[in-house]
Amino acid sequence: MPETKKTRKRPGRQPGTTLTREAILDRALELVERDGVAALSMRRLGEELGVDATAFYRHFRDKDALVLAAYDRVTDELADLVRELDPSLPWRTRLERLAEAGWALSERYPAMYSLGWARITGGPAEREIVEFILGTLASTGLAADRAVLYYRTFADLTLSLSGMRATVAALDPALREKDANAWTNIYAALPQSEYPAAIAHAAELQRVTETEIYELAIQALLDRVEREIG
Amino acid sequence: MPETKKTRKRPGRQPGTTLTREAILDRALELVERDGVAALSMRRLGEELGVDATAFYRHFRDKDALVLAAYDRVTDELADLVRELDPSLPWRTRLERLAEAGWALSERYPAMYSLGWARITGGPAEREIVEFILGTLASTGLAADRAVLYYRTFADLTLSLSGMRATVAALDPALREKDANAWTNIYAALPQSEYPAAIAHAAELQRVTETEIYELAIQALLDRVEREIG
DNA sequence: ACCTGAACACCGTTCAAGT
DNA sequence: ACCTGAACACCGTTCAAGT
Repeated sequence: MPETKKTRKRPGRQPGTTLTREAILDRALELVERDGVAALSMRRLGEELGVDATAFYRHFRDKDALVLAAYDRVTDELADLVRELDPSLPWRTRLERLAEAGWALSERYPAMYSLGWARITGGPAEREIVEFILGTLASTGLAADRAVLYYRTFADLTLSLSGMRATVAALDPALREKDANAWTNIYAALPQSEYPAAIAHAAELQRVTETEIYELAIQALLDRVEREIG
Repeated sequence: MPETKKTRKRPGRQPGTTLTREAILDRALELVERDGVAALSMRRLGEELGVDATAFYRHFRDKDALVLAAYDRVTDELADLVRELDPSLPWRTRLERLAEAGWALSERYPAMYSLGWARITGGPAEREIVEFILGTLASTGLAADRAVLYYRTFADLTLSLSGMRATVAALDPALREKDANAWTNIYAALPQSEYPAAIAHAAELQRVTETEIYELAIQALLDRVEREIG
């Protein structure tokens, strides 16, 4: 029986496909911000780059390593700011600028930020930012234990508040709406007698912005540092 | 041809399986804290309760609704504390107690907390806590817009810092180790000339605890409220 | 050295079929 | 009214087979 010439399986490397780490990370970042966290799958990323989903395992140990590397790329932008900051600025101004830039970053890359903010990449960008904050606080004359405590509090505060914002922003549209409605429904259907404070402040509650909250928290912390320096 | 009596498919409700909302949530909470966030799948939960994975769709719209309901159950414990708090305590003490209890909750249910902290459930427990914080701040004589701003900042701060801790605690053991090693490697392999501040504070950095950080952030905010009250 | 594609062990969810 | 089980459209990851 003559072998009918069916289209044979031909696994193997195709010509013209040269994957680089940089190209993968660029596309991953673009994909996740465009189509959301759930869209960042190996198969979708493979379609995007014209390769099989399993090709990435030659460049990253697993998906987590890929995501962390992409997040580190985002953090690079913060490290750039740190490098360019005028060293003659007062310590408080320097930290305020950093906090502001971190917030802006979480607004520019909500999806990626929501995936990485609670993780430690150990990358060079991260190290530079640690050195900057610690160096700035130490320059005020703060004792080592206090400088370290304020550094960690500043870092955790900025990361977690930006992270919260990014996480909410990166939620599936359907879930975001669900949560938004929950707020509206709370203040619409509240029994007056049981929730007097919530009712009395309903109008003001609608006006508060996330940015105000972030700034207040940072200022409260920096005030405390300033008072301790004396 | 006589039909051989093979074991026939017999879909349908089995006797003795009566699923309740409460039983589902109890088991979901137990499962997720015991085996981790990744273990909370409809199929695993089905095995746990001796029912098919699809049975839950008669009780919850989708998995997100199930998770949110389980998270609301955790929040109930905070509402209990709020209800039992002595109303004659100073406003600052009341808020400190709440902050402390929220932190403890994120330690007791890290997995569930990590799934819910950034979400708004709109449940009764949540409403009670909102009313408590807002009422406490308003009782200090703060203007409505300031009371609301401080309420939101207090809520976001406690939620996001506890959420960060819970998220890290609920990370896959393999990832947690990876991140922990990242820290160690940073301070072990740092070139002395480029990272003087990090090197100088390496010993102190190992000593800071998450709880200290949380308390400092809360105190900084409450100090600011106190100064504004005058 | 690097990529393919089948395969494995999973997911959430829908829906007709049962009791 | 409520549950089952097949089915669908997905996942991350491994590994032998290709170039």
